[in-house]
Amino acid sequence: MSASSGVPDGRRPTLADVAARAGVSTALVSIVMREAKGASAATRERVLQAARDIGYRPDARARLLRSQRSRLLGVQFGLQHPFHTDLVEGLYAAAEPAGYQIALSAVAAGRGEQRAVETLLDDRCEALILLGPQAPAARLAELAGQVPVVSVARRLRPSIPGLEVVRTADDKGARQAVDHLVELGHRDIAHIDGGRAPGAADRRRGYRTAMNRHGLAEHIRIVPGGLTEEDGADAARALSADRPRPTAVLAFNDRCATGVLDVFLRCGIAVPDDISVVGFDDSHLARLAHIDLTTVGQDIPRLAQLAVGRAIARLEADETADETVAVGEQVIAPHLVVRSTTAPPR
Amino acid sequence: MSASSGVPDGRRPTLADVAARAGVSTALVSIVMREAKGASAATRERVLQAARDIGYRPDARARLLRSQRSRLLGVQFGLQHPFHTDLVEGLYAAAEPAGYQIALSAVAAGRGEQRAVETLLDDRCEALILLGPQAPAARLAELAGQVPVVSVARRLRPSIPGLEVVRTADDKGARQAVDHLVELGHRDIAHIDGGRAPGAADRRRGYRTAMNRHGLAEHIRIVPGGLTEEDGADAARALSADRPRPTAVLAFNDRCATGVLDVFLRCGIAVPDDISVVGFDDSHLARLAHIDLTTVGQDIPRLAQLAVGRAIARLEADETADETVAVGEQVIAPHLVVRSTTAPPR
DNA sequence: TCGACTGGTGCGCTCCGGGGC
DNA sequence: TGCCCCGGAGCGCACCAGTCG
Repeated sequence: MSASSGVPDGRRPTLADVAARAGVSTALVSIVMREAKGASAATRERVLQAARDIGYRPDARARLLRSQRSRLLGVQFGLQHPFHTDLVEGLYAAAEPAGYQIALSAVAAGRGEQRAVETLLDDRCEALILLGPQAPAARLAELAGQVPVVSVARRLRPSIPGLEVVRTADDKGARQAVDHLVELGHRDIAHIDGGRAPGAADRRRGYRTAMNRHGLAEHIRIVPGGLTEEDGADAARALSADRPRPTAVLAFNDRCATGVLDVFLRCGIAVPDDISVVGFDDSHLARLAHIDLTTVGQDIPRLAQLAVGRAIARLEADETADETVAVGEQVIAPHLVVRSTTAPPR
Repeated sequence: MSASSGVPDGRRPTLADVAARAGVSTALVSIVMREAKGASAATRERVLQAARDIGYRPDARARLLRSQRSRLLGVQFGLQHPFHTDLVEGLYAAAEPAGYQIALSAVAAGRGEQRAVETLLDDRCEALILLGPQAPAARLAELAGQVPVVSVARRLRPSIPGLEVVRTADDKGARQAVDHLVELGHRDIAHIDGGRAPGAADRRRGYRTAMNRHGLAEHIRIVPGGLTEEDGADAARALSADRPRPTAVLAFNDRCATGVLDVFLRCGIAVPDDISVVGFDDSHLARLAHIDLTTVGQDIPRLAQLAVGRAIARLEADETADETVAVGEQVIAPHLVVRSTTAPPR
């Protein structure tokens, strides 16, 4: 058998095993393991040594079961979204120093948001951080009734109790993109939108507003898209057949923009000479030098930091029965990152 | 407060709450919730209704604490590795139908493998599935002494007890790549290696063997690389200054190859006209039409399926004290995927 | 009085032994 | 003899109320 250490049978060592070996009570071992006060330095060392000897590890589940707080933040994210994995990295960085743990639950092919959230809840996460959730607002409101929920990168009515929103000013981002393109001399600027994806409505609106403001109302052209490369590719195929063809395209996000680049490349439409392309997110993807996408950057570390901060604030507020911390919504400014997929029209 | 349902105070409903409401014992509710036999259809419905009424959800942690089995598979993966996220998708698909849960733990900036594994162990995972682990073999052996460990995509001595290996025949993959390039007419083929990364040694060896077999021993050129885009970029910069410049490059993996493509692009070295590039993995990245990388494909669904299968086999074997299931190593054949980054030299 | 330590209880659940029709 | 159902013990731990110098 693969029992390596300490306890006779294959069992995993427990507090009691350590206690027996150190010749103290389980309560004392608990004190030592939690680094609580109430043990002398000498005993502390003796207990620690005994724990090391038999390879003891506290059982996180039992620990959480007993202590009312779990200090666990459940995170739902899209496995294949570079923007999400970038965010997750930031969430870890923000949560662990604050003494909170992150429980990940991925949304992937064959594993929807419903299932992702359920496993998080079953694991007794104290709060949920949802990255770009697509569930109906009603469902999120229902969730928020059970546990504090932070929605990242999706706008929602801030009035929903228990629900915090951390997001980028998507409309402003779209406006920045349009401004940049207009400044380069473009007038015929199309937008490939994200449909019902989080942020899509605001980006669409920002695009419209900016176009109007530049007196380009008659050039407004919104092509149905989505958040994957495939969606971008479909839209690009439609666009490339259009006459007149736009001289610039603002895609819903970086993945979508990548799909657009692909199709143009294959059609012999040069970027940025024949057409300029702008993405959204500034995820790892956009930074790949081979793609080198001009894009609207979201401040990912900041979003992550705020998301964790809001979740924790919520929890500590619940603890003190103090509801005044309700902020509801944090909106972060985006910033345009100019790379090589935009240029003046010719 | 945000208590939405059922139980008076903010508490999360428990078995006892459901039992009280349905007028039965907690034991019976447990039976119903587990879908075990021992309850009449009528009571079952009544209990279920009560559970729905108060919004009851079983506490996974308490459940696992009590039942000796946790049916939890801990997965360590690299957040930013497309190959890993692809694998994770496959792991979910393989585990859930088999009645096992997946607990994810990411390796990211500021969060090393050690930490990733520790949280998995603390959560009482029954087995560990490590994607491309970089830890020393001794450390993995130690881990395998505590719990069944499956190493995916990293070769290890199969004789380590408790350790299963599921991997691609990396040497064969490298050979396929070289064969392809030679067939196209290349002779001066360089290899950007992965250093100490999982699989790197085998790919390097496969490359060497293939070159020798084709009588190209004097053209063997191994450039230090790594598994990120940055590593690839560094190597490409070195290569592009070399005289004579190779006419083809086999990169350690897709990410590395992407970095190579970037640098060549910026240097005005045309791919595949001036130089051919081959990646490894066939992750999402390689399939992006804009990258459209010729690459050595790993059979990701198969690897995932096998990893889960081996872990489970291990567990069920431990259960019956039957050690004959020890297989140790499963090696899967790779297959070349030809896309647009390879062509005859000119 | 205070620091060092312990016994006992219960977190939410599973499961065994047993009882009633 | 079934099938339904219940009481109660205990998983590994945290934490309270104590006891002892």
